[in-house]
Amino acid sequence: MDDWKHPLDTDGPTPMWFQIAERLRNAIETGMFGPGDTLPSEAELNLQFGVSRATSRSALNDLETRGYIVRRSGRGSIVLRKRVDQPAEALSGFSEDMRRRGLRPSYRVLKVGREAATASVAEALEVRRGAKVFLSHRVLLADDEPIGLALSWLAPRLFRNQGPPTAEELETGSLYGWLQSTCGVTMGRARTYIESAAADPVQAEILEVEEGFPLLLARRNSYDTDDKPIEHVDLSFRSDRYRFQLEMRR
Amino acid sequence: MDDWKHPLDTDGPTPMWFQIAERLRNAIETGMFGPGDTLPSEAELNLQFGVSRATSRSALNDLETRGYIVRRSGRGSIVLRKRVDQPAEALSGFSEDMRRRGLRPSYRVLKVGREAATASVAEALEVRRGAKVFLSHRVLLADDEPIGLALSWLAPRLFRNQGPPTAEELETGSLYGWLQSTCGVTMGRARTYIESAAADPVQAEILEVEEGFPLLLARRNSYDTDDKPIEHVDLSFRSDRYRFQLEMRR
DNA sequence: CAGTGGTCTAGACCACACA
DNA sequence: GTGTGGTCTAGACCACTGT
Repeated sequence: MDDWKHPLDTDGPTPMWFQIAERLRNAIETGMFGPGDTLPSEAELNLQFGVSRATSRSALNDLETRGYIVRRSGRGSIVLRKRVDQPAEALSGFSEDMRRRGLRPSYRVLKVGREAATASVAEALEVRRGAKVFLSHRVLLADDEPIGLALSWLAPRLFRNQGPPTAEELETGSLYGWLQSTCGVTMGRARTYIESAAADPVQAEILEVEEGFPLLLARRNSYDTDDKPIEHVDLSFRSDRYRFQLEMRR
Repeated sequence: MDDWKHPLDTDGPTPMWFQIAERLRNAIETGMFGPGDTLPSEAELNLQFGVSRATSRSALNDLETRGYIVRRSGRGSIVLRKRVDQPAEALSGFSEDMRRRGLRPSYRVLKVGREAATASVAEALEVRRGAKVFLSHRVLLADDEPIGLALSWLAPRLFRNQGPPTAEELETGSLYGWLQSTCGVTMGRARTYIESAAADPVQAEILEVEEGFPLLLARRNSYDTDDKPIEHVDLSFRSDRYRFQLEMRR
């Protein structure tokens, strides 16, 4: 139960403040500290790990910005109730999302290839109108039942050093995972518009609902850590099978 | 144009790092630094304001967590493109939201008073089932046109020291503003579920749409900075007049 | 190479919460 | 009162970026 107290790795590249934060986060998630409990104070951490106050402060501040604790002068660092979603996961894709909900995600690829950018896609991806962009059109399935549609356009700059993802890669894995591992691109931020609309005949057939059935729409532009466009995607979900969950802070 | 360089107030209660951050944020928002520009380095800020490095770091780190800049070792603090919504504003209520969109918000109160908590409301507000909670049922208007419905339940603990808001107060101002100024309660976090559904006859009449018209629904639980429940609210919006915009980071 | 931010130390004074 | 986190100083060494 005092696992988190063992000495830090002072040789490796991992900052000490991050190691301390991870130890404490782990202790929270395994229930060693419950909601309302106070974490060890800065002074205690200094003694425990033999670090200076700035280092333990960095660790605790990190946990605060990540939403695990609140810090109150005179009281301490108080553990918050467990959240279903961490904000970091807000950017995760469909497959991560489904797995978190205990469902098995899969994809059916309807169309994949290069296409000329329309005006709105060109604006979103910051390319000239008509430039060839990578398009994929997929059905999103949870436990083999259709739950949504994804129309996704990817910036051509991502494929400088390697080809675009194949249909197999799109069917098996997460697109964001593929971009990370193959292109070295990390998601930095995204802007999403969420709307509601009635299903048109095409959507209705693919999603196996009546025409006019309410759908939940999300249009998202995502950018890498240098704020350059990665993807523009249009998602349509069956309203009886899917809802968005948001966590907001401050 | 060098307004932001004048000396800091070292006597007042405002931390120096915050003053520096506000100066820089202001300089960004007035266009003195555009997207892609680099802000003054930590060393430059040290000289400019006569502070230590930890202080200028705090200022720049604050701007990074607030989403104004990215910091890159070896390169500097780079200004990001302007965002329509700051994450801090994600928690703002309907009136702030509408004003940001250039519309004039107003409310029509349908019902207001105390009511016994249903099971789901009791769970959200962490009171016993049947406890008297404060309910308000309002139509949300933008430029005098109905845009949504709000059914809101407030925790009774908020009204220990003063009565609940009157119908006048609800019609004129923001509920969150009233809670802040009258009860001293500040919003800390909120969890929102966003769904889509077809309008039922009652909703259709109030919102002036056909029955079956797609609506955008939001169910939100909000908590104060000590993570105690404040409000549970059910919002229904006309899908042709309203959409949600989200900013996600990291 | 010089400049940048990332990390870390070892001190200091303060306001705040609680017993 | 004691202990908490909030702020601040004045140093230090490092890895990374651009020239």
